[in-house]
Amino acid sequence: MTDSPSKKTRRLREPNGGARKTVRLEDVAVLAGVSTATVSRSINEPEKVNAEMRKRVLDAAAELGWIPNAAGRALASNRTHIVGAIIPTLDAEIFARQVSAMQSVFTRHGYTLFLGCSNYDPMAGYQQVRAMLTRGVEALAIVGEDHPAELFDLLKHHRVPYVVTYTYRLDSPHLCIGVDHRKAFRTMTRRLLEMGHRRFAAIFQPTESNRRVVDRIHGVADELGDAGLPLPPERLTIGPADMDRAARDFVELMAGRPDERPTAVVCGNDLLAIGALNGARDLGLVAGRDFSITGFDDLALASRIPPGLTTQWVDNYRIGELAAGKLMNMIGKSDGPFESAELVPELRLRGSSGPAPSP
Amino acid sequence: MTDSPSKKTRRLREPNGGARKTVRLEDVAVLAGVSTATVSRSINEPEKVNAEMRKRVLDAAAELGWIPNAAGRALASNRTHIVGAIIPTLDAEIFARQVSAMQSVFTRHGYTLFLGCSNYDPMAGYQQVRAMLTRGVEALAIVGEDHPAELFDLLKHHRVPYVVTYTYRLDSPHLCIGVDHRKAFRTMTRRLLEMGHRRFAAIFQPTESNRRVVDRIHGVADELGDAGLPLPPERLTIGPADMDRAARDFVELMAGRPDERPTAVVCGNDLLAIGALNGARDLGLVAGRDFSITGFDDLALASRIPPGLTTQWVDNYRIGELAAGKLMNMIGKSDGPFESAELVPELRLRGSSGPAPSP
DNA sequence: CTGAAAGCGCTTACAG
DNA sequence: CTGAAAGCGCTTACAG
Repeated sequence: MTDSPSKKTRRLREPNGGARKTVRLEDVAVLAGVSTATVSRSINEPEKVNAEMRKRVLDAAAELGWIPNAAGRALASNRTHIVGAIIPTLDAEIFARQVSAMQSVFTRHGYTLFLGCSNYDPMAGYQQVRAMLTRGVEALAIVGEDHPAELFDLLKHHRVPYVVTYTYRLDSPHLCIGVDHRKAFRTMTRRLLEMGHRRFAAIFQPTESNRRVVDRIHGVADELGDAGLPLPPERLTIGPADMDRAARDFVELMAGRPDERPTAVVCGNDLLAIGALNGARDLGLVAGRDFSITGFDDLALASRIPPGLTTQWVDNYRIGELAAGKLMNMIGKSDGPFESAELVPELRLRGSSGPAPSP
Repeated sequence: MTDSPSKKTRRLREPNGGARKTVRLEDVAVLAGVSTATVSRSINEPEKVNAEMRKRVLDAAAELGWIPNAAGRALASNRTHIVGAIIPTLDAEIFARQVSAMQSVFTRHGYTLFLGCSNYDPMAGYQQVRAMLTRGVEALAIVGEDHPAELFDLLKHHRVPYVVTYTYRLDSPHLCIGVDHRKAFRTMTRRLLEMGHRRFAAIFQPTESNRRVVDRIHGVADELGDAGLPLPPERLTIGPADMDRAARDFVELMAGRPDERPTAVVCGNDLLAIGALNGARDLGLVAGRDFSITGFDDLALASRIPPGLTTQWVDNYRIGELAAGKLMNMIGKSDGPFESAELVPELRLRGSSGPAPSP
């Protein structure tokens, strides 16, 4: 068995007790009595290596407790096996679920996830993308389209494949995996119209840097417009996505005479709807009887809060899986074609909505 | 201005239109007419470089759109500027908040976060740590102590500083930043005893690979024991952390005669308590009057659900900040001393708890 | 303050 | 199937 010492003598070989040095691939090669090329192949292309030799390598690696150095690998192979994801915030279970799903897909493929949060700040998102390019991400998932053009330019310039998640729009310039939010809110509004509602109000979260919210509002307005019912500005409140604020807005919206005030309140998400329900309780109004109210997301809570919140559920785990799967396919394949995928939310009718009260 | 071409001619310099190559530090050096060392210093140690020269470098970098390659940097400097965090799951807002906080601290220090989820599987956590060592994390935050000894051995062997978060125990072998869960549940139980409760029940989540839950249960049992009140096994239910299951368990626990059934129900967290409240509604029992119930976490919902849930709030954002700050201090400094930090949860008394019912 | 040059730990044509 | 050797893109003693 050849046991010629490696050419470069290193601190590793110091007499005894010298500062322990990191174990490198070369050390494994020496112990196994093979070349570094063979060690590398034993790990990355095992089928190309003689079985006995491979075993010797693996044993040596285990004995030395060798842990490969990803930076070395990345530099030599020009592959980092890193992919990035940028979400607005971790404090929303919808995005957390997408990330969970992506994690599990990426892990299965031997990829590691770099996570960035933009906190709904477009420039922060841009900085994150720069940082990720530095890290050499091979692909990127990013929530929504509300990002500076420079961000997408950067991605294209560096040939990093990416997908936009959560949002789906037919005329989007990006590969999208998500929901058509405008359509979703048209659907919900239509349902309420069919229940006989004619006086609508809406409680929404902030629209800045969040086209999804804009689309949702348009969905409501479009559907009402088609029915010849405008949504007057004073019946649409926009403010912090906060339960207490929603409760206050609800109380205010319901201030008028019973035969004039809204009978249907479309909320931008479940949190706002649940907040509004608290406001209703204070007024002594019963959801599903005195008025109807709807949300979006179907949080765990939505079905548990009496009388149950009518809302729409989006399979965000699936979005994450699809996005990650698509990215794995796109890496290395500049061809395509790769197609967007629309996920249709599931309408979940519960007690909070019902026929419009008589008059 | 010296403009000698770099020695290695590369595809970059191909006549025209050749496949565009990545811009490297060397390209910046050539354009700026300086050595690679100067480019490197202009970025990493700007104060050591003549201002005019630095400007030339920065301009050249901007003109070429150079994005540094982290793998090259890591390999040359033996510093990756990556730190890892391992949490059980992203689907819990407490961990998501810790991660958010760490992200922002790390970003501020020029570090990037690798996130791993163990899904409460100790071996998965171990694999994540191995992957992170491959990536060269310089430090690691990990939720809880419930991990295989090999995991911590690996960290020590590779001299990677780490902190355990969320949990704090005086006699823990690890640097901890978190809560003494046993003490927290003793406190809660004592409070209920002071309100006159004598018949207790408890609804908890699974204990496996989760010492925190074990500690919480012990906290209840210890405090009751000190008061001469055992917690009989049939009054302690353990099962999935699921609202419906908590509701069912609650109904079952309350099946006995009014003068025999529990008057105080301590739940392992808010989710279980809110589920149990749903069960109470079905039974026509009013929390705070007919019985008392408590949670843990103080989810956004806890204060909004009538009559308000008595619970304990933990500043998980602070835990993340402290953990990240500590890790930033530990990197490079093998000395110390570094101390654990205990965060005491804030007891939040709300309507769901009250004096024990008369008989 | 600046530069020439070695080297970080891997992978991968290339040759055998 | 295996090995010798060049090279990936940076940083950093070292010398001036």
